[in-house]
Amino acid sequence: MKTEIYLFNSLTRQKEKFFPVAEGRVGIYVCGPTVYNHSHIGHGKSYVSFDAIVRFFRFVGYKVLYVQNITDVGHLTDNADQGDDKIEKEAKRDKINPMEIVETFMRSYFEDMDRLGVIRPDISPRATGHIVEQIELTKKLIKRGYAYEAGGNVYFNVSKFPEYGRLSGKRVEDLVAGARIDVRSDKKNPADFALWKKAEAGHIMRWPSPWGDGFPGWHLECSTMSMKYLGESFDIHGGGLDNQFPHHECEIAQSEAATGRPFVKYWLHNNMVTVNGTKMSKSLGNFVTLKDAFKKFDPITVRFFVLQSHYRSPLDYSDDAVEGAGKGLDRLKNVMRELLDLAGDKRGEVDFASLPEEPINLRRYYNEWLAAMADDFNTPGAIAAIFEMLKDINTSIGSGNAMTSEFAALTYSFIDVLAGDVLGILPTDDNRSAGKSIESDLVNLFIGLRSDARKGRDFKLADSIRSELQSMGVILEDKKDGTTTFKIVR
RNA sequence: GGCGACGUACCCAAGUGGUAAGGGAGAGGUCUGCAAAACCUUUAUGCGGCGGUUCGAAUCCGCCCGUCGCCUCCA
Repeated sequence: MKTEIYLFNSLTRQKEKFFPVAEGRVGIYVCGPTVYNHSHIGHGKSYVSFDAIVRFFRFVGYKVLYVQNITDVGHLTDNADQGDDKIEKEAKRDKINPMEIVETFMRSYFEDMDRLGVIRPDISPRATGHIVEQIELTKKLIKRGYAYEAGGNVYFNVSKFPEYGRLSGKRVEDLVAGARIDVRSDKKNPADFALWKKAEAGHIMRWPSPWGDGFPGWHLECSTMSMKYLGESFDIHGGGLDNQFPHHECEIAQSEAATGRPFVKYWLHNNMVTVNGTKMSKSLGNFVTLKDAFKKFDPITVRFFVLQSHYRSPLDYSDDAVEGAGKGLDRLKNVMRELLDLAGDKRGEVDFASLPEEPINLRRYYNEWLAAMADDFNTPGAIAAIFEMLKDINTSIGSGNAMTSEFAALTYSFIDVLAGDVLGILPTDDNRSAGKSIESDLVNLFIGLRSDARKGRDFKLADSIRSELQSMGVILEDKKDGTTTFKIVR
């Protein structure tokens, strides 16, 4: 029997119990980036959030198929009808092929996500690789009477789809009333949106179609690719709140009009990132790329910072806030190192069905963690449960009646699953196996020299060794039993 | 103008009817040659303001103030 998961469905604006379309499986599609620039901290929040959600579904036993697109064509800088393709704009400026821009920033994106500990999606389909399918979907919509061609453009006729506006809570009348005057006259209704766009002379990224050379409209790729890999009706569609309208609204219209079936069961939207209280924008100069952030902070610290707030809450990025998160995370790492020392060579197998309650009540902390995660992926709550446990563990270790190596090993593995495997906030293998390297032998050599100096009460020399090591990023810690351990920071 | 969120201590942030999680920072203490780490104590009679419903509200309702987002490309 699986854990019951509740999630906030944007479509109904309330928390709902999760029932998969197919027993034991979860199909999830998340809107990916348009690769024309380096990813910023907002992408970080979005994809870290969904990464944690996917990891949690897998943890409770679902077989997850996670699809996230790469948009490598089609978005315009201005509005739906004017302006340049963002990718082409960059390409023209640098006088290179648009696909070079795409490759450069797609690699940059995956590199940043890897560093954030984001597990790669199972499928990362690209829009340009699915032009044929997009044309097919457009043809189908025309055939079914939901779309019309006008001068090489194809538009979706919003008036044919009464449900339009349900997701975003908008009404077509309001949209039309408040809309800017549409300069183009070939639309039947200003709210209609493009499925296929005619390529003007000089437009580089173009494909032949029944309506002449052109390129797909903005929303079409997500409908096409999500249904291709997940089926016409699937479980979860995620994305940033800023995409709720018009993007997701249009996806629903296109998809349901084409298939006559419900498109997505649960819509999940993550909230936005602000920097020092205001939205990121290039004009304000407060645009923080992930690569910028990683210069100041460990990527896992950035991840931890993101997960310390709820995915549906806005997140305000500031150096102070991330720094504070990093110090908190150090506590977790310290405890893990202590447990590893106590565990020695032993490794614990975690049986979540029968967790011990003594000397540390692992069962209780697990239940708290699980309840938080199952309640709309409340990662801050889950982290709080882990930190309560840390205090408990520290007290136990410090009390003298040290826990057995078996229990330390079990506890280590236990935290490794909750914080490491699911939340992804523990450093991965390389950092944790300090092991027997020439580096650690050398540090131990200095520890020995310092120990001799201390025995001779030459504290000046002892402190000098310690501070020299510290300046190299090696922190020494004298234990009660007279031994000295070290940790390497940064 | 329309739609929608949010406002919890010095900072970050959970909590959606039963009497304020967690992290950072600060203060005092234990331990230590000194540090570091850790632990203990402490820091919101109050959750933007004013009313209302209730035995009881941060949590529900109304009004006001403030911030943010969407309505146009955006995670």
